[in-house]
Order: sequence, then C-alpha cells, then structure tokens
Amino acid sequence: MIDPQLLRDNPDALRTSQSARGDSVGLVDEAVEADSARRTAINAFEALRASQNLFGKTVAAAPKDEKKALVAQAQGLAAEVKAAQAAVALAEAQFARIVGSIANPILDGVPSGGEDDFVLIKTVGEIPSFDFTPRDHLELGELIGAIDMGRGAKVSGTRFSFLRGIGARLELAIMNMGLDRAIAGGFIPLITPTLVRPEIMRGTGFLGEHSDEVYYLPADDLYLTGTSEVALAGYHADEILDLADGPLRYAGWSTCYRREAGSGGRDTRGIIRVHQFNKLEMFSYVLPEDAEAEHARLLSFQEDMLVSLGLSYRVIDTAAGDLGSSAARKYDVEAWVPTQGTYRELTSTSNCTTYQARRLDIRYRQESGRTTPVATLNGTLATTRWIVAILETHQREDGSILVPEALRPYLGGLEIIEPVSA
RNA sequence: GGAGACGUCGCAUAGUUCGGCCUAGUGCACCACCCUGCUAAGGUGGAGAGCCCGUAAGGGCUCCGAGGGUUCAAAUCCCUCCGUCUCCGCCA
Repeated sequence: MIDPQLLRDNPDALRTSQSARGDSVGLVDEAVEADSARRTAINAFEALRASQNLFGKTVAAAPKDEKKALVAQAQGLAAEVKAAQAAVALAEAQFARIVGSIANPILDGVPSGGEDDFVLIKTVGEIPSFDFTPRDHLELGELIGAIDMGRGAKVSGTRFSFLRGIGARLELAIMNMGLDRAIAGGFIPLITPTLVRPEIMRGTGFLGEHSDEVYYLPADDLYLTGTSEVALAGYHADEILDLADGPLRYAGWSTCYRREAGSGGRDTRGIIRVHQFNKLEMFSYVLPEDAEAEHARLLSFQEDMLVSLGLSYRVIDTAAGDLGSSAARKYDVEAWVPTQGTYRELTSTSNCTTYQARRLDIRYRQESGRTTPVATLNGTLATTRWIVAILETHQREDGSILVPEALRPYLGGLEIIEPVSA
C-alpha cells in the first residue's frame, strides 16, 4: 500500500508514477476523494459515539426508577450510531480498495514503458563462443543423465521434470553455494512454508493482476507460493522490528510453484519455465533510508554468484511497466544462453520500499518513538534455472561439462561431468 | 477427525460467576527525575497500538486472539473462525 500521506501532500508524484507504469492516473484522484469521504464519515461517527458513551454513563448512574425512561431515550441514538458506523465501514472499504490498487511509486531514474524499455546497466563477461555446434541444455541434460522431462510429464504433466543423478546434485550444489555465501553475508537461513493463508498471499501483492499464476487449494483455502518471498515477507507481518543493530536479512530456501498461465507456448522445451522449481531467495528488512544501498548489496551478491559460475551476463534496470505493483525498482540479472543467442533472466532483485511492509504492517520505532513502516527488498540467489546457463556455457564438444571451479567443492571435487552411456 | 480446556495493554497475572463503579487493576522488566556513598534498595512520575480533529497545546474514537451478533451499554452473554494445550482416533 502507498503512504496515504502522499495522497494529501504530493498526489502529482503518484500521477507521474502511474503514468510511467502505464497504470490509471485517474485512480489517484479517486483515491483523494475516497480519502476525504472516509474522514468525513469517521468524524460523523466519532461525534455520535462520544455522545453515546456519555449517555451510557448517565444511564448507569441513574436511580432505578429513572432508568427505563433514559434507556428509551438512548435507543434512537443507538440506531444513529449504528448507521454512522456502517457508513464508516463502507467508506473505509472503498478507500482501501482504491488506494490498494495504486502501485508503489517508482524511484528516480526508473525508465518509463514496458518490457522492452529497460535500461542496460552493464554487461559482464565474454559471450562464450564454440568451435562446434553447441547443444541446448535439455540435450546436454539428457546426455549426462541429469534431466528427464518425459517421466516428469508422465507423472505430473507438461512443464514438470525429474532432476536425476548429477542433475539433482547440481541443483543442490548451486543452492548450497548460494546458501554459504548468504550465511557469510549475514543472512539467516530459513526454510519456509510453501502453503500460505490468503491474507499473507494478498499482503505480499501476489493476488493482484497475476493471481491466475498462483496455485490455490480450495479445500483448505491455502495458496502455494511461487517464491519464498511470500513467506519471508509474511514472517514478520504485524510486528514492530528492532533494526537498531542493522537490517534483518534472511535467505529463504523453498520449492516454488507457478501455474505459468500466461505463458502458453513459450519456453516449452526443457527446464527454463516449469511449474515447480527450487529457489534460494534473499530478503531484507531495512530502514527506508537504507533501501537503495541494500538493493545494491543484493545485486552484488547475485553478480558474485554469476561471476563465480563463469557465466556471461548483463544487468538491466527494469522499466516501470514491467515492475510488480510492490516494486519501486527492479534489477534483473540475465545470463547468456548460447543456443538461444540471448540473455535470459536468472535473478531479479526488487526494492519494495515501504509498500509491502505497509500492507503487511511491519514497522520499526523511530527515535521519536513513532512507529513507521520498514522497507523490504528481495533478490534471487540461486534457482533451478541456472542449470540451463551452466550446462550450455561450460559444455564441450563431446557433450561433457566443465564444472566451474567455485562449484566443485559442492560436487565432491568433480571437475568434469561426463555423458552417461545410454 | 472426536472430546475438552484456554487466549487480557512487552512478560506474568486480576477481572468473565451475576453486562454498567474497567477510563482494564497488580507484579516484573523499561524510561526520566529524586534520594542514597557505593554489585543494591527506596521514592515520584511516565510508559501499548491504530485512527480522526488541531500549526500546536490538547481533545475524541477504536482495540481484551480475529470477525459477526444481542443490548441503551460487552473483556464479561451468543455464533463463526484462528491459535495453543490435554486425551482419544487416524497416519505415506
């Protein structure tokens, strides 16, 4: 949720942001109006309630024989109070609905526009070249006995796979490598629930425009999370945090579930886009003024991972229209995928400023004693998808894979992954 | 899944019998000041969250797990849900 104070102080900032995102600008005016309607209703109700409270004391103190008359008199007032209270509830709901649909105002420098309007921040590493025709990740994965799509489909359907043998080990290796670095960086490891309540799902903003991406279990009224960000953000919901000793940082390890409803026909081959995968996610709760520095920090952790794994990548500043509603800025780190001849997103890191925290009611105490929302940030540190870039980048002509040095300790020192005989 | 007990302002508790004197008491911890020669004790005051009006001082409203209901009036009575505990059942 946006800061309601912004509506009163600087609605133009919100209009500018909405416009850059390609979202409704008129929503801002509706919100301003709903805010004043809400406050009018509250004033009316509170005045009535105050006189009712006062009258109640009179009734309580009155001698027995006078009570009956007084009670009769109070009934009319009670009806008025009830009506006024209903009016407040209506006005509050209206306000919440409108304000809740205004996205987080973007930060300075975030480019306007849609998916293709990103700003390139940097490109790192040589694009790998081969003196043979490179195989794609699935072909390689099958050669080395790492990926089994056919049986995935048999058991669970399209976009499901088995990671087997070295494939399973590879995923655990990447995740563990990320986890070790996260721990060294002060992140607390957290294995999170992947089924969450509706209010948590809603609070993290995933039931908005992309709600059809989310698996839902009606029998239990629970949602399967598409990222541990959901549980990580919900972890401190409704709490007042102590950030005096610095930010609270977590590394959440979980399986992620996505319906991929809007992506029919795209990336149908291999494990680039699947319904279920594993991910290690960084999540930070910081003071609002430290959010941008923390964002840079999360990005640096991601880049270190990519560099260590010997991948070529670029970093982009995602355009406003391509941001989630909670994010005020998002950097994607995209690795070069040789057989696609393009960069594909491996990680993404978002600065949600105070937007997500306000919705989940996560605050800290200022020196003045006032409580105010913290800022939250998240960023991927490792996922199953990385296997794609690793296999393709480090493949050799015979189908074997040269294991990046940094990863070897997590594979028992393995240097080369050899094809398995069929 | 069945039966039962419980959920109070950081922690611990009183209050719920029988609705109004609860503006929720007390202890501990906490903060400020005072007193005191000293690992302390004592005294005084302060101190929860949110919202509304107000430049402010200040005033008002809401919150006793959550949400409804009954009532002039609900921590207290009723219903639903959530959570914790105990016993039974079931169990990849």
